Amino acid sequence: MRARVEDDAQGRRQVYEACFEPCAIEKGMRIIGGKWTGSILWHLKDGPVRFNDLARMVGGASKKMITERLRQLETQGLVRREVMDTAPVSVHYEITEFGRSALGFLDELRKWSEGLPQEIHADG
Amino acid sequence: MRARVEDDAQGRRQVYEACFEPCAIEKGMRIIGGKWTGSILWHLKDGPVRFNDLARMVGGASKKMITERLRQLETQGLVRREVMDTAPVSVHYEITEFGRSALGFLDELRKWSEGLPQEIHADG
DNA sequence: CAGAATCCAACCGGATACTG
DNA sequence: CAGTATCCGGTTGGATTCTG
Repeated sequence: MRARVEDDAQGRRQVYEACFEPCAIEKGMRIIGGKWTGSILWHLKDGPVRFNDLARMVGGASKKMITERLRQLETQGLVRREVMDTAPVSVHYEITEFGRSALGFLDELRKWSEGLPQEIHADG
Repeated sequence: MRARVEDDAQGRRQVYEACFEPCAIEKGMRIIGGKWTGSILWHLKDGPVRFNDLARMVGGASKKMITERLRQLETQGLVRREVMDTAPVSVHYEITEFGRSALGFLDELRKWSEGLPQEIHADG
């Protein structure tokens, strides 16, 4: 993970990194860093949650967003979708073991975020 | 952090969370979860880096993006900008102590991301 | 070198309405 | 309940050009 430093044909110093293209940080962020994604996963940690409950828990995200992020998490194997055949239909979303493996750093993020001074905002 | 469950006036069950509005996870993500932000911060962990070097290290981000994210990180106090009066001018970006407090989480993310199977992609 | 400025297509995501 | 469908304005962010 150390930087690679070399000089080009014109003798100018060039600095490269061992993490080409989407570096690990960036790659990870693209998976759980998206809007609502981390939050959704986090709210599943205590057990299965129904769609509308989840929407309320996340709070602020539209149903459209919740659905899209859940579908993404599902195809990535972080979340499992289970349809109970009741009437009216009930759908449970459950975090998988794999999804659970992300809870560690999400908790780190939570702790860091909660310790933040008020004057820090997402925008500038 | 437990969910609050109550029934509304019509007797329908409502589930709320102790994390109203931008919950901690979401808030944190909006600060370091943005495109390139985490990556930039990460690449400053070993010491000050010059603008163009940083751009190369992050790799893939345009100068415009690097600049915008750096300005954001600067006003949030995660990064310090230092102009050396040399000719041509040289600008160093350095992570602050506060910025360093986020490295724990970023490192956890990195480890998680590196252990990811190939078939997991940011898109679906 | 370290940006600032401009342009603009693509995507994002909220609002709303509708469905089985 | 658990979504889907459609509309559409706002934001994003890459490409390009220019500057002290």
